[in-house]
Amino acid sequence: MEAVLSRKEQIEKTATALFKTKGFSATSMRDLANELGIEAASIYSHIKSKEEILQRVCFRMAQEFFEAIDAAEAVDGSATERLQHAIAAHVRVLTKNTEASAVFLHEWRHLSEPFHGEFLALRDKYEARFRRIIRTGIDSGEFSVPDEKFAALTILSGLNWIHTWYKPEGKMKPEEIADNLSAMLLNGLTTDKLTLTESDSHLNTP
Amino acid sequence: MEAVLSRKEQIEKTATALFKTKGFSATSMRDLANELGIEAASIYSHIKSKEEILQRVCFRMAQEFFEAIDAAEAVDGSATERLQHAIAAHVRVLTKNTEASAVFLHEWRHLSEPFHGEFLALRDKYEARFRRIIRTGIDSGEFSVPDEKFAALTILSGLNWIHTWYKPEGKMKPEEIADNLSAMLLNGLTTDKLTLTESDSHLNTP
DNA sequence: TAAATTTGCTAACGAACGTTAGGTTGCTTA
DNA sequence: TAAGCAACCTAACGTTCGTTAGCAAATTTA
Repeated sequence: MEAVLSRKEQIEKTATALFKTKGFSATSMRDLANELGIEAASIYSHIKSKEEILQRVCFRMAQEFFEAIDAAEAVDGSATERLQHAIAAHVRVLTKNTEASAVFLHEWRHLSEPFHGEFLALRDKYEARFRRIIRTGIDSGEFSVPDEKFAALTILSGLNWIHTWYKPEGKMKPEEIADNLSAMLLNGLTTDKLTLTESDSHLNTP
Repeated sequence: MEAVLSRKEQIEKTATALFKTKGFSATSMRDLANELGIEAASIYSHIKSKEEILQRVCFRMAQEFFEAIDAAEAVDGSATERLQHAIAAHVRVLTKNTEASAVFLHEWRHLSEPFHGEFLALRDKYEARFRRIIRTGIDSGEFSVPDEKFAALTILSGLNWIHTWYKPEGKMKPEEIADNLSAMLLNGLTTDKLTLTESDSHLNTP
């Protein structure tokens, strides 16, 4: 666990921050160099091209999201529980890498082929993983929803907005955000309502 | 209702499509000219600058969203009903202008001052309108939600993802999308659950 | 028919772009 | 101590960028 970043990692980190705020195309190598306190040409001692930075960020984040959902799906339990785990895992990755997440979510279209295509394929696979959990929940009667793809996209969109307002120093911690999101989203899905008041809850057992 | 677009409107429409797919910065005036079948310099007979196009799109869409929520809020009824109207109105604007909406949602950061600041102020105002409806619902006991700002942002994020997958020729019509979204989102908000099965529903009356 | 407006052209501007070539410095390893 | 490497420099490359100037043709308006 080296807290010391290599120069290449520093470049990647600084570039990620710039890509988030200005966008990939609007960020010049001279902007990046200026932020690092060196000349633009010097950056090429460490990287092959501007796009390489974007590629590394996009595919590293993709990997992180996949590892997170792998762990969530490994849990056995109801579809509800697995979805809660998937949501929590997704939120954890997002909040731990706010800037890289923003780049991952918005700047991938500046990837050239074949990276652009590969990225989209990964994205589809990830969405399918969420959709499958929802499908399971529909089949088991846990969820009642008109369209599973629609549900998956709405859930993911709710999650993917977090990076625009989340601040590590803010009052809401990642786990809290995940719980609140799960509550908001799942109670819109579950047939068996979890938010009944205590005076009503006994009515739910039979 | 002139179906014939002025040259300026044609330019704006073509530019909007390009801004959506390639992004504002990655779209050159020569790209735009090429799409229109003219020379880049010729565009300047109709517009003052590249950014002017972005400004017009962003602020026109802002106006459309405000007019939509004005109408939704004018309806008297429960907070639930007003929120449903607001959602439906938002979806209607989004689906009627998919490309302009995408630009509105993602490219505004390329506005220069003072437009950038003005735009953000409008955006905050719009969010506050949603938040106020939710606040009313919390006060009336219709909604039960941990944080009203959090709820508003999650709802809006669910709505604002539509432009990425909505196709006018697709099977889901705008009103249907709005209904599904309302169902998904509101059932996560309402204390009084609407999706109880018929065999259970009588249990809820006392 | 004359004037005004719309629409487009060619040529070119200075600035900014991503990137390469070639060289220097200083630290680390054999 | 010599070799190797990491890090950065200056200078410059060819290209693309948004935009302006000045002019010409066509269409619309008076």
